[in-house]
Amino acid sequence: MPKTIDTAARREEIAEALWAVARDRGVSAVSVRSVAEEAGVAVGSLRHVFPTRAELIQFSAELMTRRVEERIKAEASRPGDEPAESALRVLRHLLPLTEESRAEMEVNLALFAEAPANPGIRTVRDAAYRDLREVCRLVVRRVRGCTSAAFGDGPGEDEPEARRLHALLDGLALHLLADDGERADAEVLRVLRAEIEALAD
Amino acid sequence: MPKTIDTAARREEIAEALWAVARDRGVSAVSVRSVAEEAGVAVGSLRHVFPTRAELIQFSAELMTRRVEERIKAEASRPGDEPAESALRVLRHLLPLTEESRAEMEVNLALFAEAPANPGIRTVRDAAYRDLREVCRLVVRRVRGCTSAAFGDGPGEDEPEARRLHALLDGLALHLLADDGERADAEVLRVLRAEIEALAD
DNA sequence: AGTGTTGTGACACAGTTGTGCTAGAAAAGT
DNA sequence: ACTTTTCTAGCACAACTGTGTCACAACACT
Repeated sequence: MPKTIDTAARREEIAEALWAVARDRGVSAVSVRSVAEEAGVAVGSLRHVFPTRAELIQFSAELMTRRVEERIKAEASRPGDEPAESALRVLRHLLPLTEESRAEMEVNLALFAEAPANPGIRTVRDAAYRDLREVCRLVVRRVRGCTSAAFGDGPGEDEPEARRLHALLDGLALHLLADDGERADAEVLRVLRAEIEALAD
Repeated sequence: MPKTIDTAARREEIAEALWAVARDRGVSAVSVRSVAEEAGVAVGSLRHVFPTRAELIQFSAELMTRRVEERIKAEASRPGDEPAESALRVLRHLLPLTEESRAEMEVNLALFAEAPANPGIRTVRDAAYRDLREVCRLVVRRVRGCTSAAFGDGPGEDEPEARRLHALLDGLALHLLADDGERADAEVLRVLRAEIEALAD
């Protein structure tokens, strides 16, 4: 048997190269060639792992949401101190507050925007949407003391609050992209903190 | 003097063609040629009015925000009945609830996402951001009874509430793009109504 | 009717795009 | 050492991109 590379790892490297291209030169600059160059591989090698452009794009989008999800899950499963504080710590990870997560968010938005035209992206987006809503549900229940329906993951009676938190979160994230600077960061965090405190009644 | 066409009108027609292309085939399908064909004019004619692609894109973005702004202004200047009801009526116009405004929002988002790479779009986006924030400020003051600082348009003490309303609004709009259907529409409106009522204390 | 400006449409050109194809390099098995 | 399969790297092609150029049609004026 011949030489074998770690296909999964290679795919992730290339996906990260795609993010870099999208971040630095805009989504419209994402092409098989530009991504391959950024990743430091030949186009042929890239196409060995992603036979077609659509697969490349879709995988990159999937990986992005998966990374965010892992980050959230890791933070959420930490030993819970005060619920409100813990909630804020979790939700912070969904805001573009660092240079890295800012770039991430920009790519995320760009892919999101491309969804109407790309069915593959669309399913990724929809899954991410549902997952984030679920995170919001959990946070809402946790903050509200909430022994209610302890593990019914379905859309319980906290649904309006979850929807609201979800929307607020995405809205704040969006605004941090347009309105950068430390002042905006601080104000956004204040709004988020207030929302969580209001949730606890 | 030779034949003269209504340049302004022609530009708007072409911009609308751009929206249609972006909506139906995605932003990546927007090219001088595709837009010209959609508008039913020759590339040369298009380029007579938009010498370069960048100008075409930028104008289309500007026109979009201008249209929304006009719609809002028209609604806001209607004789004010109950403040809360009036506020809801105004803010509805910022949500993609109709097929038309949904397409509008999709294009808006796509252009928004392209901003990091395109300085021209960026200034349009920033202006739209500021304007919408101002609308939110006015709504907040109006709903809160609010004789306070009657015409200070600066960021008064209601700033956190305005920022929050603004974020919530954009978040809800974003979600309506991913989560269509009448149920989502109704729930989003409920969340918005609740926010306005909470604002009035 | 003539004239000069404005709008139109076509062509060309250099660059980029995605993808098909193929020849060779690399390495794990015998 | 040989074979076999994976991987790499490049070429080629047709389609598309933005833009420069230019001849011509259309029309408002004198």
